[in-house]
Amino acid sequence: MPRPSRWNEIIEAAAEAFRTNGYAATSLEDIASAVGMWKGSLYHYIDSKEDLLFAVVRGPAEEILNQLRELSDTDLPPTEKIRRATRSHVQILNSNFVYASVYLQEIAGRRKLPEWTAMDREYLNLLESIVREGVDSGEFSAVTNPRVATLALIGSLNWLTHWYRPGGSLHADEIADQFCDLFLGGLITRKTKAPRSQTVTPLKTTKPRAKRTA
Amino acid sequence: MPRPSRWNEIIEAAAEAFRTNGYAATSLEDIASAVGMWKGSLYHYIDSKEDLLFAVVRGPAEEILNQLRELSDTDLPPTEKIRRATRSHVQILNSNFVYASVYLQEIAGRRKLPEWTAMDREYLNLLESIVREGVDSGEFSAVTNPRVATLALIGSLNWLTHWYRPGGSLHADEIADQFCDLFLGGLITRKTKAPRSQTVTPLKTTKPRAKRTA
DNA sequence: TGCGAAATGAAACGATCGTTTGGTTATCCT
DNA sequence: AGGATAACCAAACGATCGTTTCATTTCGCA
Repeated sequence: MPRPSRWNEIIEAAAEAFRTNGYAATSLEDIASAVGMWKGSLYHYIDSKEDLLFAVVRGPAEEILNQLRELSDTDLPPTEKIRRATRSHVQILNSNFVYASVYLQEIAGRRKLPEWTAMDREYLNLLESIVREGVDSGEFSAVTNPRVATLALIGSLNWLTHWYRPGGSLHADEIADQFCDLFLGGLITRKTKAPRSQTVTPLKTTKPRAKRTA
Repeated sequence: MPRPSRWNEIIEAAAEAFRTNGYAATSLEDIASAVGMWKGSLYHYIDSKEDLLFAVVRGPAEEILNQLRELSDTDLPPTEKIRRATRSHVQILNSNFVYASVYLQEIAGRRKLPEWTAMDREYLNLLESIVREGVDSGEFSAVTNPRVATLALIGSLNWLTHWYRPGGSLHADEIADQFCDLFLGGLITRKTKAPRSQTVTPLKTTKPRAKRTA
């Protein structure tokens, strides 16, 4: 029976523990016992506890940013860009749920390491640029500050880690579309319909996890 | 010179430390040295470290819920209820910024203590009821799942702790109105205007902090 | 003024944590 | 087969943490 790479087991155990108890409240013994080894043996794979945190978090953080970069390079109409960016964000949150939750709880906000804040800022700026495109083309209303609108959307998306669970009754794509309908069309009833998206041509699909050889 | 209550100093120092470093990563010595005393002396005011966390967090948590309870009892139109609830949420986040940030980072999500989850659920349900009122009256479109729309709004509001800072260039009320315009009217340009709010008759105003006598 | 309680100082304790060390077993390659 | 290296065991260390204990100072008030 070919056992999967031990490194993946360690990262998954670390991610699960970090998400439920938080990084600081998780001991290396928690992680070690979850994978069935002594805490000292973890140091055959890592140099410090923080290595585990960064390894957990790096994959989805880079993936979500890269997908938005690719999308920004297209010349789809802003409405469609917003819809695809939202779908991409939700899908990565869905398929990397534990890892992404750890990122949002432990990296975004607290630790001010320049590497991560630069990624956060670039993501925000790319999304805001899409909103600005829509305002400039007249497609979006100009009453709302583009940066505030962007931060509102990001907040809604990232708050998913507080209530969404993969495999629940609501599919990831449904939630993404609901968010889009809300942000694009608003709550209030209108006669002129907000354009709903048709069949989706996915930009790319990427796969769960990272690698490592000690 | 009449020194303010020592208990307030302790809570404020604890809140500031919890917010920047997180609860688990904050030591009692951090807090003690911030107020100029020995960590053991803190136990004249508390029974355990967790007491500090709950004391920091209880005030705004109860206040934000109570304000939404009062608002729900009125019979304002749903649009105006949403606007006032949003303003109230942002204002409490603004005037109790550090305390509320600690709540969102340390209580909501992690700790599953029934007391707090009950408050979270009630807040969510009250806000969702307002959205449902709007859908039932035809004021709001029925295309968006009310619960999803409510969670989207709450997510935008609570994400404020990640980027808003009291005293910054954007006033709290401006942000609240921007959020409302966005959630009610949507991004997409429309001919029929979303109703903007007039002068506000405040429901109540409450004051910063709690008390305690050891 | 003096007394009792509140407030703080100062030190210590036991537990736990991240990390190190040195040895033992398993696995892979030629 | 055998040697190198990866993988893991087992124990220990030093630091730090939350908490306790007891002594000392400060303060309100009769």
